[in-house]
Amino acid sequence: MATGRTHRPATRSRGIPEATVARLPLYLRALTALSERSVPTVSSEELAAAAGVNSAKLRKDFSYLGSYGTRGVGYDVEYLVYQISRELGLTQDWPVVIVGIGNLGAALANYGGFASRGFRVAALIDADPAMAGKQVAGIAVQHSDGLEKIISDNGVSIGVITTPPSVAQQVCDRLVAAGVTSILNFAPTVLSVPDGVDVRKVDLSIELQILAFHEQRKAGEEAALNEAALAAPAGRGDSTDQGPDGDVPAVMPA
Amino acid sequence: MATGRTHRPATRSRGIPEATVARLPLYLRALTALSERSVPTVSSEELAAAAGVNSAKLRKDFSYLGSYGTRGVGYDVEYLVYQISRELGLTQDWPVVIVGIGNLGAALANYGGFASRGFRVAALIDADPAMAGKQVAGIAVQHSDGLEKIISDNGVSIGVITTPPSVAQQVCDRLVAAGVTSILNFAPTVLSVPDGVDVRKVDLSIELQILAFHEQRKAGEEAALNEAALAAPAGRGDSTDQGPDGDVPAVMPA
DNA sequence: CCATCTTTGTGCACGCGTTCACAAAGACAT
DNA sequence: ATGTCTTTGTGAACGCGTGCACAAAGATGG
Ligand SMILES: NC(=O)c1ccc[n+]([C@@H]2O[C@H](COP(=O)([O-])OP(=O)(O)OC[C@H]3O[C@@H](n4cnc5c(N)ncnc54)[C@H](O)[C@@H]3O)[C@@H](O)[C@H]2O)c1
Ligand SMILES: NC(=O)c1ccc[n+]([C@@H]2O[C@H](COP(=O)([O-])OP(=O)(O)OC[C@H]3O[C@@H](n4cnc5c(N)ncnc54)[C@H](O)[C@@H]3O)[C@@H](O)[C@H]2O)c1
Repeated sequence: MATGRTHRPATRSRGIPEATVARLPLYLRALTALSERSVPTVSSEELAAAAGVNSAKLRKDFSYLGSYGTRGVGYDVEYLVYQISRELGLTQDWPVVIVGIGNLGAALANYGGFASRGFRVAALIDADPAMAGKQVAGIAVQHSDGLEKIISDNGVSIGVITTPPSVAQQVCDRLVAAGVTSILNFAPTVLSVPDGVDVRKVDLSIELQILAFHEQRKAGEEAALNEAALAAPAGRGDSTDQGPDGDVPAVMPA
Repeated sequence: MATGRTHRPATRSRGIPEATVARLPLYLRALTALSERSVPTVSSEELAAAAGVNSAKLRKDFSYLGSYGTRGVGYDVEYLVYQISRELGLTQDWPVVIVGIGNLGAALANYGGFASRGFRVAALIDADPAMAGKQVAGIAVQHSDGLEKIISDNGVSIGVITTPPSVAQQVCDRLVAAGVTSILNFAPTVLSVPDGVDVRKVDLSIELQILAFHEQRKAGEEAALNEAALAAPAGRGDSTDQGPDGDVPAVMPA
C-alpha cells in the first residue's frame, strides 16, 4: 500500500504477512469487546464471526504470532488482547500530528477513537495564520512555521495529512525531513517518499467510485434480466433521464 | 472487501479483476489532471508514474477494458477519461445519503470532492431532533424517521454511514431495507448485509495501527543495529519511560 | 487411566495478482 | 515502400493469500 516512488516488494515484516497485519486490528477490536464483557475464552469460530472473517484464516493469522490457543478450549481473551497489542506496538504511546485543520482535520482531532488505542494527538498544525492559537478539540492549533520543531520536540513519527491536495506533497516532504516515517494521507494525491517511510492513504472518492462500479454492474444485470423478459422500465436510478449506458465516446481517438 | 456474512468469492465482475477496478479511479485522477493541462496523449510509463503504479500493471489493467492505446504513441487522454468514467459508472449521476451528521458526517457533506465525480449529496440524515432542519453545507438535515421515504423518493442506492458504531448495524439494516445496495461505512463495526449489497469500510483506527506496526518494526531494527554497535540510547520515541518492548504478558493464560 | 470430544495448528492445493520479457503493431522518417 | 524506432498488449512464471481438510493436542468425564 506504500505509494512511494520505489515499490517495496511487500517486505513480509519479520514473517508476519501484510494481510495478517491488516486484520490484527480487527481481531483486537472484537477481543476488546469480549474483554469488556468479561468473556474469558473464545473459539476461533466465534471470534472469526465477530471479526467478519473465515475461522481458518484467523487461526493461520494467529499461528504467525505463536501458538497462543488451547486445543479443545480456544483462546484466552485477555492474553490475546495483550499479545496483539504488543505485536501492533500499541503498548507504547504514539504521538501523532495532524497537518491541515479544516473540515476533516478538525473532525479527526475531535475523534475519540485515537486515544483509545495509544495514539495521542500531539499537535495540530495549519498554515492559516487565522487558525493559529485557536482551540480545536481542546488543543491549540499551531502555525506550520514551527512544524519541524514540533515534530522533533514531541518525538513524532506518525503524521496525518489533511491539507488540500495541492500542498500535500510539500507538507509530506517537510514532515519526512523533520523525522516522520509514517504518513496517513487523506489528500487525493500520490505521495512520493524516500525508502523507509510508510504511506497509507484514505481516499473517500475512490471508495465511492468502486461502489459505483459495482452498483452499475448490478443495475446492468438487473436490466439484462428485465430485458430478457420484456423491454421493461428501470424503476430505480432514473433520477436523470439520460440513457443508462451510452456507447458513443465523447471524443474519438486520433 | 465486502464484509458481509457470506463471503463472495471475489466475483470477478464481467472479467474485470477487483484489483483493477480499485485502480481505475487512480488512473482517472491522473488522466483528468493531464486533460486539464491539455495533454493529448500519454504513454503507459508516464501515466503509471503519475498514478504511482507499475507500467506493466497499468497496461494489463487497460487491456481488460479493451485496446484503447496506440503502439508507438500511447493513450489518447480524453478518450481514456471517457472510457474509464463510463466503466466506473461516473457518466451517470449517483445520489448519495449521509446518515449521522456529526463531526465526520458534516465534514463529508462539506467535501467538494463528491460532486466533482458525479456523486450528489441527496440528503443528510440524523437521529438527533436538534439537528433536524439545520443547514449543513447548504443542505437541510432531515430526521431519520423519514429515512425510508428519502431513499425511495430520491432513488438512492448508495449510503454513507457516519453514526456511532453502536447504531451502525441498525442504520445499515434500515438503509438496505429501503433499497440501498451499496454502503460506505465509517463506523468501526463489522456490518452484516444480505447478498447483493456491497459494503466498503473506511477505518482510520486500523490504518494507524498498521502504521504503528511498521513503525515499531523499524524502531526495532534500528535498535538492533545500534545494539550491535553498542548499548546506545533510543533517542526517538521515549515519550514514556516504559521499556520499548516488554516481554512479560499482562495476564497469563489459564 | 482410558475413551471421547472439541478445537487448534497446519500441510496442501488452488486462484488471483504482479511482474518480466518480448513479439507485434503502428508511427515516422527517408 | 521500406526500415527503424517506440510503445503497446500479453503469454508465462512466480509469489502471496485463501480455504479445505485433517491430524495432533489437550480437556473432560467416567
Ligand atoms: N472533507 C472531507 O470529508 C474530505 C473527504 C475526503 C478527502 N478530503 C481531503 O482532505 C483534505 C482536507 O479536506 P478539508 O475538507 O478538510 O479541506 P479544508 O479546506 O477544510 O481544510 C484544509 C486545511 O488545510 C490548511 N492548509 C492549507 N495549506 C496548508 C499547508 N501548506 N500546511 C498546513 N495546512 C495547510 C488550510 O488552512 C485548511 O485549514 C483535502 O485534500 C480533501 O481533498 C476531505
Ligand atoms: N470523527 C472522526 O474523525 C472519525 C474517524 C474515524 C471514524 N469515525 C467514526 O465515524 C462515526 C462518526 O464519528 P463522529 O466523530 O462524526 O461522531 P459524532 O458523535 O460527532 O456524530 C454522530 C452523529 O450520528 C448521529 N446519530 C446517532 N444515532 C443515529 C441514528 N440511529 N441515526 C442517525 N443518526 C444518528 C448523532 O446524532 C450524531 O450527530 C463514528 O462511528 C466514529 O467512530 C469518526
